[in-house]
Amino acid sequence: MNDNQLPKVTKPYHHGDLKNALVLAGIDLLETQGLPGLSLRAIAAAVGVSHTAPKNHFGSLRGMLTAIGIEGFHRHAAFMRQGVDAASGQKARQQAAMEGYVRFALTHPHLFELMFSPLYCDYANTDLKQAAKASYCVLADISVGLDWDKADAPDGQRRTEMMLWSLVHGYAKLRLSGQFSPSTPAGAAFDIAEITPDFGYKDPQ
Amino acid sequence: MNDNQLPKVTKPYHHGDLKNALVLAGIDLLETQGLPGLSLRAIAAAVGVSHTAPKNHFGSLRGMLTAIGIEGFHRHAAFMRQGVDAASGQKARQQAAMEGYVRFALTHPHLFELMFSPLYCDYANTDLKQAAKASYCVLADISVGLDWDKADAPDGQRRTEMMLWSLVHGYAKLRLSGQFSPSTPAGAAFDIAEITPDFGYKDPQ
DNA sequence: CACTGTATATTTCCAGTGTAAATATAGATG
DNA sequence: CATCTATATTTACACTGGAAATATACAGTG
Repeated sequence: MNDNQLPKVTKPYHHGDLKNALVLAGIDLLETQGLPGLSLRAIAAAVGVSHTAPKNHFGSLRGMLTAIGIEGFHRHAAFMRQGVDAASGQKARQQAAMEGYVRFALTHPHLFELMFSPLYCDYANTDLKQAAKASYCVLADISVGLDWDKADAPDGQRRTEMMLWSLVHGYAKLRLSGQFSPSTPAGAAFDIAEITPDFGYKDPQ
Repeated sequence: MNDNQLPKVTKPYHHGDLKNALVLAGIDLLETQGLPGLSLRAIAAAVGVSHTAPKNHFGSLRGMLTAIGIEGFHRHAAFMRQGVDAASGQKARQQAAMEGYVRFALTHPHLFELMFSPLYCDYANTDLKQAAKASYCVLADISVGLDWDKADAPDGQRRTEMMLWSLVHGYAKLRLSGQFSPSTPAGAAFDIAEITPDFGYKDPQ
């Protein structure tokens, strides 16, 4: 988006790095036009190549969208991680992760929708699975030591992670689909913390 | 799907009740073919009318899908309500509602996906809002009296409802998008109760 | 019954989509 | 240089949702 303008240092292939350019253009289109405006032809046109060029790199529309979803997960994880790293203390880190999760969703609604829709993304894709797991791991990390009634089960740690993920994901999705609007003043800023139980920690730090 | 075969008692209009027939055919197609196979032309063909017939009743594809979503919410609410009515005691009723929510989603994944996707359903539609609210009310009902640390806030009741809804909805969505598969043995039956905190009740019954 | 109005449904056409197959291009390799 | 191969284009096709004009048949009125 910023280099290979005038210098034209190297142009290894016909375009250079079409694969990345297509993904970036796709995300750009997604953020501006929304999902309905995201077509292979529109993405190709934005980069300035023929409408069948994406197929060489992604195989199909689904492959292209999956690649966009992967990039989305990378950004999602990075965004959360950034907030977590800036916080100190278990409680603050937990809150930062959860708030980051929701804030990313609300800031990039279309990308978030694409990332979590099996209709667009191919969850059998290895890279996507790995990228999604990286996002999950941020939540998993901050859930270590969280204390509640199900934490002592044999699979307590997994339950804790799934509980937090479900809570935060459901909240984000329901807000995005406008389901909370009627019961909320009017698109008012409502924080995930306001509906998160105040869990204790087994080993307070 | 079952009557007006031989008797042909009355045929008030050209078709009789095309609007309902289209919705039912749409749901049928949705369950069998999934969302990608759900086109206006396919629905119309299933009923045996021209491909522009749906437009007279729903205006557009979005209108048609919204109507399907409304029917979905009706069934969703009825399914949950059925489980709640069969249970006795606050705890059992809570569990029945939440389990019903998830079970409906897992049993009708495509319909559930459509119901909660702003891409397909028009959430400005009055009937849809009302139908969605009916589903929400089932959760709201069973959340009355639930005791936790945020229940004493001025908007405690609303927080409780949103918390439960987020938890159950997120769990359903994440399961549907296959996100839990890697951390779960293998599509194993995992119950929402296993990640639901054991809340108390203010006024145990 | 005949006449008219109106809701319902069809026909025809169009711009747009994803995809497949054949072809062209240009860097890499010998 | 010649050849190979990854990259990109051209062309064609089946399919989609939607617009507009037309046909159909019921409802209401004389």
